[in-house]
Amino acid sequence: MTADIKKQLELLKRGTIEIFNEVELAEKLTESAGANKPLRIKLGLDPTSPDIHLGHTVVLRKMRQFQDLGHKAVLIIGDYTARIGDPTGQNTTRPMLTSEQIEKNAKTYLEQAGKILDTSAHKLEVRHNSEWFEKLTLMEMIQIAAKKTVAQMLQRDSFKLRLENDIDVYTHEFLYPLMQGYDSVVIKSDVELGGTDQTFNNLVGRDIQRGYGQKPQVVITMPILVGLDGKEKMSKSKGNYIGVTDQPNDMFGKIMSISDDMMENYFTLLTDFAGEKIAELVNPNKTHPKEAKILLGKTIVAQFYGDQAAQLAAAEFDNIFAKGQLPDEMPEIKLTAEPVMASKLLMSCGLVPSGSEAKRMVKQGGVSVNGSKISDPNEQITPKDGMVIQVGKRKFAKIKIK
RNA sequence: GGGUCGGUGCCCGAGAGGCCAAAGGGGAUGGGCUGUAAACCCAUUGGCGUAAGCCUACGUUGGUUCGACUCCAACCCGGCCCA
Repeated sequence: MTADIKKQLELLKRGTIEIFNEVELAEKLTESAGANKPLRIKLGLDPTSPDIHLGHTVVLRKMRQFQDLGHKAVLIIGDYTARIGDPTGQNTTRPMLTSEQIEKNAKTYLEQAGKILDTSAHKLEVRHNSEWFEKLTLMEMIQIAAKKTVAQMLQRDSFKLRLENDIDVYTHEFLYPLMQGYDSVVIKSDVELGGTDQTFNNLVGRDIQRGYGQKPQVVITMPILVGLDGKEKMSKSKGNYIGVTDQPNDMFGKIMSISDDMMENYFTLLTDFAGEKIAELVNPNKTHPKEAKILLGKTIVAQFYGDQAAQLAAAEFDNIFAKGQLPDEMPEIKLTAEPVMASKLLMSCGLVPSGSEAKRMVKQGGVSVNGSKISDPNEQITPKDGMVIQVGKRKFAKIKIK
């Protein structure tokens, strides 16, 4: 192995959980370099939700590294699979999507993924799996299914656990891994990326590829990013996520709210800092945790909005939360100068969802008007131009008389 | 198909005719402490109403009752056991 390949390998290993397997990856890299032929790096996207968050970017960033090393990203939009429903069978609320919705989601998804990936034509290929699955015959599907045994399928934890706990496993669920594996065959993937939750599916791809006489893909799994709550994986439905379209101030604020012990994880998975540097940053004896977190926030915001926006977001944060000042911008609410009850006022400003909630907030001392707390929800307030209403620490509204 | 158990607020879960907007926990939110970190402490956690109070809610639809989350019937959905 040449020194260059060694270096590449080291970079690519960073932040991964497992590589199946490293020797094959080194071979593929060497071959690719020798033949001057880019590797095809596969990533399957689930177009059931239009927004992507930092959790998705962990894998996308790994993909970007491959691109930067000259390889080709092949994104597969699972439009066919998405139409069937939820593969885990656990999420019963997930609605079946129409092809229009899927297409719309896929489009937004790609736009957002473009913030991480290199989208130039020779570095990125986007495919929809309906392209081949719509034409697939039952006989062909059976042949695919014949590549794996039931016992092999049952190795998958989520199947095994559900069987043990008498939770339904539907027959069609066996088809998903097979179909994903067939995707790899069609696009001739060299490497497939995915979260650890996809390990099984992606490994099935290796077997299916072998069954079709292809050299099996290398499977690289990335950690699942923990959400803001520090417990569960980052996901939209849990509300513990940072969206890539979140505004700089929000994004920064959310990062500041993560707990200290999550910083190392976020630094490793979401930034390019070297390992030693990160070790220094997360060591409270060397760096004040708050300073480290500010750096983390700035770095991440800068990835999406540039350095200047990141600086501004950090400054704004400092103003509001450290110095207790007002934000530069807040929603402006047009009202007439008629006196209204405080609870009604909060409603009109959109600061609370209901009158009862407004009363609660006032009683709990969470509401201030022009900086001074109010204590009576029934107090009459006459709106004035420029009057600032604050609820809790982060909800503001400014009144404009019409 | 038969038997059996169950479906309660954001989630889990207690309640078994009035004292139930429904214990307890989790989560969330507000306040305190801080670095909008964690931990911790206090409080709040259906809607409307200044208030007294009213309305809506315990799978669905009907019924019994002065009164039903609690009893009855049918139906829908789920678990388990048997076939």
